[in-house]
Amino acid sequence: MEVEAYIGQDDRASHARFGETARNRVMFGPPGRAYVYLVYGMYDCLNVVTEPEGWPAALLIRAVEPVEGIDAMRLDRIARARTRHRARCLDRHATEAERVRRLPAARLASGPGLVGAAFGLDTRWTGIDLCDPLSPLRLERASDGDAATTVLATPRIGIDGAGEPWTSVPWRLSLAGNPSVSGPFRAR
DNA sequence: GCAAGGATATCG
DNA sequence: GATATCCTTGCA
Repeated sequence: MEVEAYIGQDDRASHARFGETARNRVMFGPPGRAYVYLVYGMYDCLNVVTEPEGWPAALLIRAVEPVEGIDAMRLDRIARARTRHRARCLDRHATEAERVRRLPAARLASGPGLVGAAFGLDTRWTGIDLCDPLSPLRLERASDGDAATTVLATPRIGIDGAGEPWTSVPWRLSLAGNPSVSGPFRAR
């Protein structure tokens, strides 16, 4: 598990830094809702709105460790790769499919773009209530010992334009030694 | 190191 | 309306 916090309009790394817009509107609403946005034209990233209404904040889910639906995640990744490569190179898809088949389960959602892909999300999921037990996408209380794991706090990723102190505040939280964490501090 | 890819915020 | 940028990924 790996998350990053984006808190308030002052946070120069947050989508809320320009104030309320059509895209980030849900960040200004009540907490517990999903904010899904598209980055780099191809990756849908999942955020959880966190602070009370009027205070724009969200937690970017950068990585999760799949425990269910692993085969479905693989098949979906392969299917997506097929549509992506169809117009280009045909045997490109064969190598991509093989790579996904060999990928360890822990690496199927080890990055913000991969989390969105693993859950099959797109921007239309924005606004869904993640605290509703009946919601198809929801937060649930952990039943295992995750709470006892060491949590690492490090600077956030991919926000080099934000300036200080935003580029160095340790608002990226990850579980120490967890194989699904992206980038540095991944288990070896 | 860099290309892929599309929405978005900002500027003319 | 054009364009630089973007909370990324996987391969050269």
